[in-house]
Amino acid sequence: MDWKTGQTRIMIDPKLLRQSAAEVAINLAKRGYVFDSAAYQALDERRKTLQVETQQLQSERNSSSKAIGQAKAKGEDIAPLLAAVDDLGERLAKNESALGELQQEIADIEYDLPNLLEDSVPEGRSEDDNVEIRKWGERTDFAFAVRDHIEIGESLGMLKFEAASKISGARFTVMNGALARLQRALIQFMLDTHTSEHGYEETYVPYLVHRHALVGTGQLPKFEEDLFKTDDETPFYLIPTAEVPVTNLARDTLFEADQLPQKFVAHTPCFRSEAGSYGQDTRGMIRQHQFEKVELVHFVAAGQSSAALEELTGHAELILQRLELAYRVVALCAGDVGFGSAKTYDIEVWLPGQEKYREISSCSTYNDYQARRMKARSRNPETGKPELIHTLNGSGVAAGRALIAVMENYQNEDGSIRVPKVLQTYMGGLEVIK
RNA sequence: GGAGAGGUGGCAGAGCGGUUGAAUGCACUGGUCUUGAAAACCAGCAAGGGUUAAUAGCCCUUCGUGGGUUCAAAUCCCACCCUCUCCGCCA
Repeated sequence: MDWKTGQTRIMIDPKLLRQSAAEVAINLAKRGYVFDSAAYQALDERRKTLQVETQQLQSERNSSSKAIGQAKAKGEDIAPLLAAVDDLGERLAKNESALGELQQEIADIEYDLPNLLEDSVPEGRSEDDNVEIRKWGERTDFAFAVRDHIEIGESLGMLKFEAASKISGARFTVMNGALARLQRALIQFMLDTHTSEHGYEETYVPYLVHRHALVGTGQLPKFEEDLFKTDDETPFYLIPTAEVPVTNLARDTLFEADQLPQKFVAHTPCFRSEAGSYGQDTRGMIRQHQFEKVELVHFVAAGQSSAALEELTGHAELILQRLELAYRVVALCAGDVGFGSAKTYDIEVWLPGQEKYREISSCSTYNDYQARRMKARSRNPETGKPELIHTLNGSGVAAGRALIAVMENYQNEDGSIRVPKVLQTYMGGLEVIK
């Protein structure tokens, strides 16, 4: 917290933290996060004392200065007044810097706090404890030996990992011809569906962002190692998801009540360093440094976010339904919910090549966590006072993984791929890729 | 890349060392007037923090961000970020 402005950059309501530190600790413990509420409160007590003292000195300085100004205006001798404030500045500076240090100490703790979980988040420590909410569609049944997307793509000559590694090393892909077009078709289909049927506004955003944008959405300061950045003096970061630029559209904004909700959809590439995921999904297109994604973002008034999360998740699901891909929706358990999220649904699509459901979308409500960091507010029509908005986002859906799902689920015995009905118009009427 | 101008309340826009947290206009809220509405007129109207039972008072902080000068900074100095104009280069 910045003591001068009182502005906090943490994600949990600072008042709640001070008044109900123990309750906060209980909530965070569900994630497996240990928050020493007693130590925090002790620090905060010291802060209060010091702050009152400092403000008292500031008040003295202000009234003295005012008196000097008035005396000067009347042409009186100000020398005795100046003498009276002689050491005030020094005492004040001392107090201010002590308070600043203490505030920094508190801020370091606050920065490290993940968001509060909603009550409906299931308990659990790892992804094994996630709870399946619903399933849709039949897993594809094959009368022949199933191939994974790598085999299918390489034998078609349209998916080239070696070519990519010559240029950029591991975790990149080169695609050609109908397969490259199929990914574009998926993206177009998703954008069209969300804009024309779900009321989203299509948005084009920068792929390079400044640091503060990432602090706003919560990737920073904690997850620096997951991101690519330039080595400029003021570096640009490559976006790990469109969530970052799109959500930051609400930064420093005070919405009028009738301007909400707002829904945006954007297609962007996403760049992730995938540090710490060595050995995971090293083959194929599942986990890349660069992938395409269509992202959905909602800005809603406080109190509307639970309904919005269900709505947003449904929008992502419809894409898979139209593509006739089997999937399931799981509620992430407390230990698996992301740092800034209050509640998350993952949508997992059936991949025959892996004989597994794999994540293709992650839909989260952040409640006021991101809004607090971004200073995104709306005017409460009843009180006339600004209050933090709620932000949500979800993939609708990840295009690279959707491409894998189509390749594997729509494969034929001869190695060709049928084009899903809803994509054929985007493929110039093509029905089979061979 | 070079040269200049600028960043002030929800918005527009004054102020350029001292009763300025900030003129004015728009928007918004309440009132007068009106059958109702509009117009006109009157009044109110920034945010965050501390203290507190309090959304009452009182106090602190905030004029892009961070430093500095000063008894005193929106106003002066430095750095950075951002915006605009012109020149160069370029898809």
